[in-house]
Amino acid sequence: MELATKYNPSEVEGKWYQYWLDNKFFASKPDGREPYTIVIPPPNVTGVLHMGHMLNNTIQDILVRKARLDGKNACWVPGTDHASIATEAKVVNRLAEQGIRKQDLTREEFLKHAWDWTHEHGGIILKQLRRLGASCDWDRTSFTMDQARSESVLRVFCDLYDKGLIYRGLRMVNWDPKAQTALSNIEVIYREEKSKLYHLKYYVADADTNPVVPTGQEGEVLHRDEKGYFAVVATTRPETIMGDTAMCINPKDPKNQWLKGHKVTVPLVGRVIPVIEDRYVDIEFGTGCLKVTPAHDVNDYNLGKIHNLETIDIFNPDGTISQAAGMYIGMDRYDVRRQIALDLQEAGLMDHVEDYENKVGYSERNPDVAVEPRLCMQWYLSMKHFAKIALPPVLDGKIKFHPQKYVTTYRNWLENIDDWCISRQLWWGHRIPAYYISADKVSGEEEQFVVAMNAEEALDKARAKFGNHITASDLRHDEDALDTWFSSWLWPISLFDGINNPGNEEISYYYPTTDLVTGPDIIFFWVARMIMAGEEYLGDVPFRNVYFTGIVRDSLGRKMSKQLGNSPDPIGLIDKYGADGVRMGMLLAAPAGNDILFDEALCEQGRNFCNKMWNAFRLVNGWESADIQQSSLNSHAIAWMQAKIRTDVAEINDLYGKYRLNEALMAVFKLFTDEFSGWYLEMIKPEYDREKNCSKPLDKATLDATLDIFEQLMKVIHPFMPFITEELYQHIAERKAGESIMVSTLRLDAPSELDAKLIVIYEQGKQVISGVRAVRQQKNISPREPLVLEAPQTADNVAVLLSDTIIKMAGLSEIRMVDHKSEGTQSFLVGTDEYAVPVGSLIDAEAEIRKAEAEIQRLQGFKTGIEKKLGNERFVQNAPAQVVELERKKLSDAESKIAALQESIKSLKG
RNA sequence: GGGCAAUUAGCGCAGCUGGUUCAGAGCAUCUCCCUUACAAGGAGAGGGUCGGGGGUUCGAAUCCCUCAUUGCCCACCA
Repeated sequence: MELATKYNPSEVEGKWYQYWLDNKFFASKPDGREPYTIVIPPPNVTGVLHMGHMLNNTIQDILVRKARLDGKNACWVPGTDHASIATEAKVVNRLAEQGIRKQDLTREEFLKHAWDWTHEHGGIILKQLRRLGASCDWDRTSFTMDQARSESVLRVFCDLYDKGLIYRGLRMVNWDPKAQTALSNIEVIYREEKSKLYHLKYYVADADTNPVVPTGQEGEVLHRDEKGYFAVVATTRPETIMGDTAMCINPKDPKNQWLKGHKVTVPLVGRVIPVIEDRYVDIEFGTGCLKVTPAHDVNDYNLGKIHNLETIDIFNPDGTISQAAGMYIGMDRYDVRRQIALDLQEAGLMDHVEDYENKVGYSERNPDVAVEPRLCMQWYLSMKHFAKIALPPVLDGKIKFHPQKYVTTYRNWLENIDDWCISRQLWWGHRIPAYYISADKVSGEEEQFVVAMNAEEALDKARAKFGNHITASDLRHDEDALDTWFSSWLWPISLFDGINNPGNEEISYYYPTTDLVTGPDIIFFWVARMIMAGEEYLGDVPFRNVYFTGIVRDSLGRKMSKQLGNSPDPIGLIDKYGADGVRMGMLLAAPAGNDILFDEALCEQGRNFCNKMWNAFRLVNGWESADIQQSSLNSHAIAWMQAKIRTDVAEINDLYGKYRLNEALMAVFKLFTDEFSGWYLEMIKPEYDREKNCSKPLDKATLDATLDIFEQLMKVIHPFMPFITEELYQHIAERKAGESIMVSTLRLDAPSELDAKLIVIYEQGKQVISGVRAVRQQKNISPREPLVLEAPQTADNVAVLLSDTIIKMAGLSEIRMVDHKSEGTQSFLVGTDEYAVPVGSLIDAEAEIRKAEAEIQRLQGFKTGIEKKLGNERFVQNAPAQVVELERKKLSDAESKIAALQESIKSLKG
């Protein structure tokens, strides 16, 4: 069959992917083999593929395919995440476009829209992954909100509540005013921001009953103007003054001693508030006076609790000013900040304003929305217990992090962990299985509730607890949903139904999973919590290894973003370079643990490599075989190539073990391009028959061995580049239906000592060949012009061992063994042997002499260095004998090289 | 403010517990070649006093200290 001169991925990829699907090669069922399991970090259900996914999933696919070739039962479970905040926001936006407001819908109506959206966009990303070649077991595709996963979440909630690990509490939470929900601490991202520090005047309010008396302490600072004495308070948030219920000074602050015991007036607001004292206040900051707004700042809240202050909540949930503020009601918090600054200025209550840089918290999912601290009732998961069980497996190395540096990060976080706020004021998600009982049916101040899997069970529990007078209509299901991560943390368990159906065959077989591939940005959100859940529910780790990928950046190191337009479309790249090319491009730029600087040129390199394989196959495929004697050149070349493969594959396997996949790929690439294509194929390549205008036939043994080697190489490359390797695998030999490289096996012996020797010999031979080629280059001699090579008369000379190979590869007419090289030669060294190529009149004696002299000079310097070393008694005494011996050899080698060079100079001078 | 990591060729990196894999490959650059698998190719070449400064050692890219720069993570200073 005639093959095109260029590899065309688009003709190949879809065909083989379908073939793999049709033959169920991705499917896994528990059996007697060793399992190899990966669960996908579930992408957002309505997301689209970006470069981060490409990298992440390429790596997973490489690992899975490698495991399959190693004969393991490989199972890669795909799925998607409901991503409550992000998805709900998208649905709300879409409804807004249609003029529908969320608050006008019932929960059921809204959820219907959300499901519609999910069905419409859901799974696009999984389809895209198929283009990449991802060998997931698609029959297992799951969704964090499907039946089994949802049930798992509720079960776990109930269980943890029963264990006393889940509680309800009134706390200061991070509030997202746009999504109108609470967030956990780690969902807040702090950004450095240029802002203003407003210095406001708080006049002393009780000067008539309690005169201001300077204490006369050193450093005391009193502010006074025509309206009286005042304190200056620095704040970045003047709009919160309506919530001020105290002013606080440090009792040790000399500047503010005079304020002790006084009351001050909140500017504009007119409320009189006490001056309290607390060591929390930093004397050095601003004027040392702090306004206390217990409802809107965590620290102030704590001060409020200690000093028993009133709490005035001046914000509505959407970030506008509430009735309680008494002014600016209904305005947005940012508008108020601008307005109140003007109003304060006008009223003469602004001392001054300065530029200031501070950190402002933003919602991770709504990056343009500043988080507002807000006091409200939320559900929490007590984390001390989980930190305790999740720490040991990582510290003891039962779970390995790659790179290891993240162990420290992990430990620091767990050792200082906060309780996890798990409730979200959202509808899209798992509804909290708590049921409140009508206040008129139970006694007591506190709101009473039960936690149960469903309403029916809730009623039973409620009756058992509060009496049979409770009816179904007395129960009110909690309106809130759970944090998305509260389902993700169960993923490695819930995918195998290990929560609902503990000890089932699947969970017993696949758990613990083998590798997790994810970004370090979710080490706390997801990785740590999966370890917690795993330890809690299965008493074992959820995975053995965590491979943290870097962030995909552009070639200039910038993060990829829509604004910069530097984020390539992954599918477009696949169309352009082929999936294999893109996979290689991604991986080449991805050293473990570093960010990857993506450059389209790397995909080009990947595509070029595909083409290389393709054409190498075309070459071999074009050879006719004949029943002729195999030359020793060929049989030796085969032995060498096999030795090389054994050796390199051992190294590649070692790199896999260290998750240094980019280096493994590089080794694979060099093995094929340089060793196989560049050297081996050229060695055995049959001569061209000019008369018949085609290659002369190759002996059958060599052709068979070459095809066999080719097949081995395809298997080595397959995990990285699945499509082209399958295509060529199918070309190499007639395959039975249902046969595939994917499910083949590659078993190689460990490299032997003999292999190592063979490789050394061929390395020397290559150097001799390169030496001759360099002479041609320098002298501008055509590769077709036959040359003579003079080799030194030494016993184990490589020119003897590999004479026919060298003659062929270097285009020689003969190799002459000589005692002394003849005149008019250009020479080069391989090791300590000097080879010479007679170039007749082309020799430039002067240039040769200059070159030789320069080399002698270099060697002299090298020699002196070694002599000095060997002359140093302490070196000879302390250094290991081996090292000393080596230095001696280096010295003698240098000496003989110098001697050889001097001789050539002599002969050149004639 | 605390912690972690990095700094080696133009670029992105490798160099494991100090001594022949010690200064390395890849890409890029330069020169020559459309040779009969592949110009998406081949052959050859140039390029780094291993961030600065100290120290330990017979010997340091490698170990220690220090400074500098960069990146990341954590932290309630208005």
